[in-house]
Amino acid sequence: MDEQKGGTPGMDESAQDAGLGAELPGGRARPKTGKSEQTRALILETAMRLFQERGYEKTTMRAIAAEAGISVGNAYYYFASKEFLIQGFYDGMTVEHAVDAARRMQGHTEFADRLHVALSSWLDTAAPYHEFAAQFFRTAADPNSSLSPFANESHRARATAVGLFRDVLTGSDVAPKLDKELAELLPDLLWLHLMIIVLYWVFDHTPDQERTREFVRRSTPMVAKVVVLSRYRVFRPLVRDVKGLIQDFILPTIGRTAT
Amino acid sequence: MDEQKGGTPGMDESAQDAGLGAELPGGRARPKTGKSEQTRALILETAMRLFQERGYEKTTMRAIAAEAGISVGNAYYYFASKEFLIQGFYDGMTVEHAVDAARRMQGHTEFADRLHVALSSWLDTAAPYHEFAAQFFRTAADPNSSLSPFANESHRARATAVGLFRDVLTGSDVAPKLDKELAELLPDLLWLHLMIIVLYWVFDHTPDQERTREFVRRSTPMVAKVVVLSRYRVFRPLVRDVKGLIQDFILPTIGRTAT
DNA sequence: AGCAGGTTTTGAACGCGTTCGAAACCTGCG
DNA sequence: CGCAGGTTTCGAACGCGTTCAAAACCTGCT
Repeated sequence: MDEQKGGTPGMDESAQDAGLGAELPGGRARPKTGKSEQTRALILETAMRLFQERGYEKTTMRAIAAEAGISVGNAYYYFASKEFLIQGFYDGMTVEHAVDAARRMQGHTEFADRLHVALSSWLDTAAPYHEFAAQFFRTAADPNSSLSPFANESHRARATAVGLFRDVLTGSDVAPKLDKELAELLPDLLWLHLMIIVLYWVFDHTPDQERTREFVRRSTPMVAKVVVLSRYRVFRPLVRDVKGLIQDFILPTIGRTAT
Repeated sequence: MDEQKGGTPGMDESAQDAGLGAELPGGRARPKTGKSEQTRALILETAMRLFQERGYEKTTMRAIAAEAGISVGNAYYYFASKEFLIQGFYDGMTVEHAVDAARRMQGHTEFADRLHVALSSWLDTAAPYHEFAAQFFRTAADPNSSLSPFANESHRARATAVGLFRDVLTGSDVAPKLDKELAELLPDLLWLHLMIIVLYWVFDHTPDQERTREFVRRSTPMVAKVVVLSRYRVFRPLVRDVKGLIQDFILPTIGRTAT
């Protein structure tokens, strides 16, 4: 609400550095990479460990601080709130997913296959966190929270995920046959599709989320079918309408990078 | 988590009485309708008023109690948590919506019209609560919360809303032309459609939620078109697949009353 | 060494949701 | 009336997220 004090970190981790390793190229001018980053990482790791051990609610900020051997205030110096800890986690998981999916898609060229692999990969990556991830997606529906995968303009995780789905498409056999504009929309749509699956997943209490896996197995071919069918003449008007709707109403609300 | 103490109310308001007026038919044997119900109502009204005045977060339980002239402990005797206050509110709003929509649909027979009226009616009914309603739908995505419109088996509000959409369909011109099974599915699907619109609405910050209204205006005809198209032979296989998917995976997770 | 500027760390304190044991209030029964 | 059993009300106390003013810790500069 109020203005930030000085140059507190923890708020603006979006623009800072794009890559993963935080090596400043030329200089040891400011010893930026030193203690500060270390503490930050320590807090995040400790928090994640405790979240997995006891769940989100049960893990208190005091416990995190104690376990990490620092003070509560210090944790708040790096993370504006408890929720921001999850943000850090989620960013990491998304990258993990993108890497794993890319690896597993190698060799597959059929669209349905690639899509299925990408989604399964997400389920596998997220599985260890199933219980406490629910907590994350709870706040996803909050427009005031900067955690929302929708609202926040520069959500790094979303960009990564959409990029992955672009890859799913471009590496597949249907790519060249599709209407160009539609091809541009699809990655975002597939990401939305993933969001729906995630919603389903969150509510899924079967062991190993078997139900969601079955859901993916059965829904993926249909999605593929729809994509393929969309090329036929009969559907043109409908496809055009839907495309317009999405372009005008959905995409603008989730921050796009370019047109 | 733990077991409830004695016969605390506030938890089981689902089964108790189906109707609205809580008149016990024959008897003043137990003076059930007396002080207790009054206090409960007083708390709810006070809470709603304050929520609208200052928003959900800013309204403290202490403030509600003070304003209602009771103690905090007493408020918790009737409502298991702050969230449960919203539940009470939401149930009421849903009924209000159903009544308003039914009234406004009179005379309209075209499916698209009726659907549009029903959705617009929701937007009008919910408009006064736009800001703090967001808080409600935030917790809707929480599988552990009994507020969730999805998970909770016997959510009164959902039953009401689905009933309304059944009405939208049966009172329309397309009703007799539809495949019977599909006709049984549709009310639930339309309800899901509303949930998506609500999600959109929650994020909509334009004045009077004009953007969502426009979204509804443009998306409704498409939905109608899809419904009508679903009768054509070409789509049969796809429709059948989708129907199976929904029947097997979606509906079971949201508590249906009957098959 | 000593000082000025910033960054990092601390821990006590605040506000709020929630709990709980005890009081107050019924109401019917002996 | 007096008492037992239940319901309703109370408010102090607990735990947790979060804030904040002050301390500690860096540097680099003179």
